[in-house]
Amino acid sequence: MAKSAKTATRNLPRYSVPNLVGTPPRSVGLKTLAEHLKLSVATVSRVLTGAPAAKSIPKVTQDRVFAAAAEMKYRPNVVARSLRKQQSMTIGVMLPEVSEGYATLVLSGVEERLMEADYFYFVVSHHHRAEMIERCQHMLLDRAVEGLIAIDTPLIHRATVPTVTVSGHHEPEGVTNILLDHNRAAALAIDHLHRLGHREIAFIKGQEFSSDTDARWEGIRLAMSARGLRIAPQLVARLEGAAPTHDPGYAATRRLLAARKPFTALFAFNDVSAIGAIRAFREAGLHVPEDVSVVGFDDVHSAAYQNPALTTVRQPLHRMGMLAASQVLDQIGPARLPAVQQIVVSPELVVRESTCPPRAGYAVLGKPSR
Amino acid sequence: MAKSAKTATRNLPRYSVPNLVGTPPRSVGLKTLAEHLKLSVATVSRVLTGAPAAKSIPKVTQDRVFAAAAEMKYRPNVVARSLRKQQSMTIGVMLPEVSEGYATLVLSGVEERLMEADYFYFVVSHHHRAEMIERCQHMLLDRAVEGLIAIDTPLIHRATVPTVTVSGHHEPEGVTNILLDHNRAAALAIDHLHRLGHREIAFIKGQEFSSDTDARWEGIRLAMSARGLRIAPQLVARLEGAAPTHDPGYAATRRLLAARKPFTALFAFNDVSAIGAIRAFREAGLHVPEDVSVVGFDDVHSAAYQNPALTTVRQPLHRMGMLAASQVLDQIGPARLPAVQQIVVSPELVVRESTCPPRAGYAVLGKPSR
DNA sequence: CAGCGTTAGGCAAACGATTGCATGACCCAA
DNA sequence: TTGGGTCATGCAATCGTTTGCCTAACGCTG
Repeated sequence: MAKSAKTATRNLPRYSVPNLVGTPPRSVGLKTLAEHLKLSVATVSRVLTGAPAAKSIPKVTQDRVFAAAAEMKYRPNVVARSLRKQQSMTIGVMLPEVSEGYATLVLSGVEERLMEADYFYFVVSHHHRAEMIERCQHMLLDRAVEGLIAIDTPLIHRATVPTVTVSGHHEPEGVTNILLDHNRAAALAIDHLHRLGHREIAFIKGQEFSSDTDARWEGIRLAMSARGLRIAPQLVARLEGAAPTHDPGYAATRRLLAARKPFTALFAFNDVSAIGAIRAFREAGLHVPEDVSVVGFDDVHSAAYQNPALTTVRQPLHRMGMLAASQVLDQIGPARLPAVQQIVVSPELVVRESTCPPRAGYAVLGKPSR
Repeated sequence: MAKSAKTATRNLPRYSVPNLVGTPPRSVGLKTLAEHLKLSVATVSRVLTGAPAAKSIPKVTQDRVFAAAAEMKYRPNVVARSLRKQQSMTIGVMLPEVSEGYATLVLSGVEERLMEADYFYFVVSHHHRAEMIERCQHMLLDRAVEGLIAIDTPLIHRATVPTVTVSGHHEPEGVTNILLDHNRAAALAIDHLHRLGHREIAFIKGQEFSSDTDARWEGIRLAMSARGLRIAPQLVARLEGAAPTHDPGYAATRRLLAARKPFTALFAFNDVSAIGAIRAFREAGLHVPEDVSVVGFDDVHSAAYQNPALTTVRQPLHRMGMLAASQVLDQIGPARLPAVQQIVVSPELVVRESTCPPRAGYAVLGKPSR
């Protein structure tokens, strides 16, 4: 009893004042600094920020100012500065959720680039709920972000600040969209399977809310018909549910198997669902790639470490993040570059162990290929 | 000339320019609203914020104010508010890097909890560089964050705001530390292997910069000796390099194999390295779990979807993130609860497919077990 | 009717910076 | 001597809120 009470007091951070928990010590401001230097705050500010008017201030004075600032550990109050200059040095990032995989990889690119520019960012996740997207956008604007990056997030309204989307489709005009060349991506995958000899190919389509779904599907249709291949309706399953885990891919694959239409290869919507698919195949007693080949999408870190290592279409996610950040920065920077409409990046096929030629005369479910 | 000079001096954002991308329209402030209502800004502010002084303002007036605010789409300027109230409604999160896995899962918990409280957060990653940690801490404090959450980040100095660490060790006093019961975690894993019949167990230790490394190792030593098992120095490898990928685990395992000291099970530092290890085993022609059992740590989403599915010690990362956020919020909230020293959460063993009894008389490398 | 408590709301000072416009001193040319 | 130009610096407004203190009117009590 006494002990616990003691522990509690002991845990208080102890500033010199009795009960100051969490109260930051009054830090020196421009005012204090100016008084100490016997100069006006204006002058001090100009020197410290290197304002143009500082040119007329003699070097000796400048040095005094810098020295004092360093000595007194002056740190500018960014909130006050933001208010006055009307710029927050902050941008907002919207994404479906903070989780392993896609959005996170893009985010790491965004962060890298922003940090170089001394910009910070807020992250909000909307879990694919449309009304949340609206709300998030508002909240970020309320927070005075200077720009917005929306990752896999369908925007409805154009914001009042420069906005760039990563993998957005049908975006309001004026927003820059960074996207993958989905036609080429599909062509790479289909071509690979086709060359290996696959003809009956199954597909896992993305969730309807995912911005990439339609473009990718279109790419697949093009690629298939260009090679004279037909897409059998029974061989396409759609990811259901918003969970950012492997479950939807697993479930979709089970549906595919239940349809009992033979196929020798599967092209999944992303690596995460491909991994779910592989598990579903294993449980059905099928071997990847001997019985069925699997191609993923994205090339997340763990793809190379799957068993079998995943053949996949790599999306340069980190770079897309950097590009997105660069774009907003360019648009809000002093140059105020106008928004470009879109930036298309190229996919790359990474062949690993989950694909191989189909067994002669054999297709999934043990039925002879037609 | 004169004209351009003039334009330059008033380097105002130019609203009338044709291409309007990103120029925020002058939004209505308290001032405008007050004029429109023929009231003072003070009154309007009090009504809108529900300040105590608003009690003496008659309902009719209040309704008028609310109506006008809604109609004119008034949105308070949070920067100004922050400046005045000296609180930013923002907390700072420090982590090694934004990547798949550990930190991200914790982050998702943090975000969930913060969002409920209308707090936003800044994320900075320091890539394990000590001087970056210092710098990040400073930058966040400069940004007026009200609290700090440090994930797997060794803090050197105590900040002036409430701070909580997730998996921190030897933290400066006054910071709340949220950590796993590593002794129990190790006991769970070792006990599992021991019961299966394993005696020669190899280990992958964490990188030296990882806060969990020491505590976990201590737990392992305890658990091993409690069961009368010896840790052979040749059977412990350390993760090298900061890369948040599977490579270090892969490399460590190869070193283990190169040491040619037989073992029948491996306890890896985390799931990511366990996955790397499994790949190394496969390349060496060994099967998991028949030839060698593997236990991971963390239970990241993909653990259940590995092939074989990973037996692992689950760390409630999401919950730890929520706890961390709750703690800071409690400490900066109106109640100003004092910091508790630490919160210990419990691990859980998840048995899947990567472990099984050792083959009789057989250990890795084909040498007979001693 | 003096005095006081309540009600309804306004004034103006913060918060901590940035910046347009003065100002006063100095120098130099006309 | 006057006028104009550069130098070195200061004054004070501004960014959009919040909030301590003030006032003026009203109603009530003794």
